[in-house]
Amino acid sequence: MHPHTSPRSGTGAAVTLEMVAARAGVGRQTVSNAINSPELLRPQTLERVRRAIDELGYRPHRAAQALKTRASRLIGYGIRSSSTGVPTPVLDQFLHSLSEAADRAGYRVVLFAVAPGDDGLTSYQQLLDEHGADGFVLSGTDRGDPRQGWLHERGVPYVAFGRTWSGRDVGDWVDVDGAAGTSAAVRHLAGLGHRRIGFLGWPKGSGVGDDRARGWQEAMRELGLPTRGRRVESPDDPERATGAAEKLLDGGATAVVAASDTLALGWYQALRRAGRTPGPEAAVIGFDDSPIAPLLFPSLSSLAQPLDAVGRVCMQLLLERLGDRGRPVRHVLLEPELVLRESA
Amino acid sequence: MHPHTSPRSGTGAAVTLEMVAARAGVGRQTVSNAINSPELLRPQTLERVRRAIDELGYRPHRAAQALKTRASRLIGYGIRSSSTGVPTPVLDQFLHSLSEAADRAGYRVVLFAVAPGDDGLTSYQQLLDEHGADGFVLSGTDRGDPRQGWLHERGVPYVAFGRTWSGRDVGDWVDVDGAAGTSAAVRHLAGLGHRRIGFLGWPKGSGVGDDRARGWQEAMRELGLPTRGRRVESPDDPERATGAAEKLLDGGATAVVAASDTLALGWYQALRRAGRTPGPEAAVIGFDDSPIAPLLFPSLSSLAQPLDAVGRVCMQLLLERLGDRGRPVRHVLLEPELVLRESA
DNA sequence: TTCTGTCATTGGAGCGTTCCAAGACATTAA
DNA sequence: TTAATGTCTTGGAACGCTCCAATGACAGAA
Repeated sequence: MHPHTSPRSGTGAAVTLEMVAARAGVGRQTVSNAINSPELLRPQTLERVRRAIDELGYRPHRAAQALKTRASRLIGYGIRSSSTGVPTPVLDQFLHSLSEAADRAGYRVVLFAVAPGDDGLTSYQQLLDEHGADGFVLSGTDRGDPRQGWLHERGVPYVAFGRTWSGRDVGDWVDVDGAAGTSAAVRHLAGLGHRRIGFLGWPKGSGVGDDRARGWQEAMRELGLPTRGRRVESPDDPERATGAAEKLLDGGATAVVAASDTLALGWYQALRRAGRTPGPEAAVIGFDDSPIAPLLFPSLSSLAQPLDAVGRVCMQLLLERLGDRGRPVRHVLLEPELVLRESA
Repeated sequence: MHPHTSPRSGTGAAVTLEMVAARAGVGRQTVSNAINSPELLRPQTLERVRRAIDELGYRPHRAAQALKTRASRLIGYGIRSSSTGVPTPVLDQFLHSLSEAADRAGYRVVLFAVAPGDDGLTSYQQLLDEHGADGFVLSGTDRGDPRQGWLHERGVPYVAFGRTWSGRDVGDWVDVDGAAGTSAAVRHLAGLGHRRIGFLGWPKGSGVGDDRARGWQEAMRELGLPTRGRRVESPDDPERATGAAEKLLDGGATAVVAASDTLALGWYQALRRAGRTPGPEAAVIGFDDSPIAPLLFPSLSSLAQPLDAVGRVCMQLLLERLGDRGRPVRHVLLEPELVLRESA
């Protein structure tokens, strides 16, 4: 920007508003305005102040801003204790786009460990009391998750990645349209000529799983294909999924849509035991496009969650809510993308 | 704690030191001391103040503390832009234990997006200028990574997950002892009776890869086993790894240690083409214990990085350094754990 | 020339905390 | 009784910022 001058040449010497003001020959407040309300300054003054800011490499002290404005410009994201269950493998990319979107708006994501006790609400309480976050992003929301209700009652801005499957639907959320994904998978398989398309799903009762099953069901119905006996269930474990997949195979299914890549592996194994291999004659489409999908032989077609977009939209909704707490609740459903590989 | 009284009964009414002081009938500073230097108070006063704190549910305002003490109690963790390569799949668990350890010490992890340009150093500069972090945790440090040197020059506390493979070794780091892992794998395979144990590695030149190769080499030598012609290379891609694995197979190898689970997949596929399957006659041990390992048929034995411990130790070293910037540099090597499954 | 209104700029005050130097009080020595 | 000593407690000041009300400059109208 200023090739002739090196901003922040010194070590970590703290530059303050006052120093910039002195350099530019203006008052303290004028510098503040140059940053926050530039339209208040005369163009000539603005230019002078901006140059001083650049030359000194000034950046507002976040704690001072936070203290005065009563806003930390920090977004809390609680990660559950590792002891309780497996960590979500998707977290990674989601966190990434989340914090990228936050950065663009001058916010940042702050992580905090959620204590297992008390449903972890005390961790949220604590961050709130400390004024350590202006809002929250939730993920992994289950049925009966108390967090939404709790935050809503207190008027705390938040956005959830994942629908509120249980009763009251308060608050903003962003989710992936699982039904749309499995529908698209069915249509793709039907387009390849398949008619006996099975569904390999999780046991009924989970919001996400039932949603994915519904998409298969609806698409089958629309295409006039029978669904009876074509839907089997298994926990998310390749061994047990193999048994379920064998039932589909015995029933004559030539293609399968699975609720997860792990379940899709059951189809792989069931075929292998029968001396066959996934492909045009025995297609399968998984869900989540996990890292294993491209590594399998043959590689697995799968429905990829648009995690980049989810993170971006989550942050967008949250920032909107921070700007206007009274605005109506918004829900956003994003479509997963069918990533085609050898298995279908 | 206080079953008879409900802390924070009200909504988000901000409780300050002054309010606690009034309630306890003491001066403002006394409450501050009760929290930061309890030994200064008379036990009786301390008790009274503590009760008031509990009753009001008081927590210090972090921004105010930060402003006064010139310490944000925030640890920066930069995530690289997604555009550059795949996100590291291990990040997840690492971040988890990192922020858990931070929480225990009253710190928190703040994420920031690292802009691709300028090697991302401007992102670190910015956070520093804003006083938005007291120190940093780095990961994914490559050869020639400028961050360590840059932070060191400025006297900024940091800890790297990953050795500084290149020249000057300034600053603390924690790493996983890849050589120890592959050595253990070799010894395990030798214990099973294998003599012709190959190594399926990455092309030479990467610090991590060469380290893992070295462990194999050394263990083979110690056991008096020949290594000539038993080491092949491939990029981290299952297709190409298959070709490399076939060379090992042609050379008569009965077991393989792979530098990654992805490479181990090459062995799976090479065997499959030969009508065989991994197991006692054709063992393989991967590295990283990625999510695919337990899902494969047969399941893959692998060396698991102790990411929980890595995160914990990283934070510990960083906190020590924050407490005493002059203390000598520390390096910690943690051993990976051999997770045995069907493939070995 | 004086007045009025508009616009650009300014210093005081305060956000909630901790540092510091000093105050209150009790205890013991002179 | 007074002074000296020590322990415990306290209010003023400051961290760096933004809000607010007020100031000064300056044009046009009276």
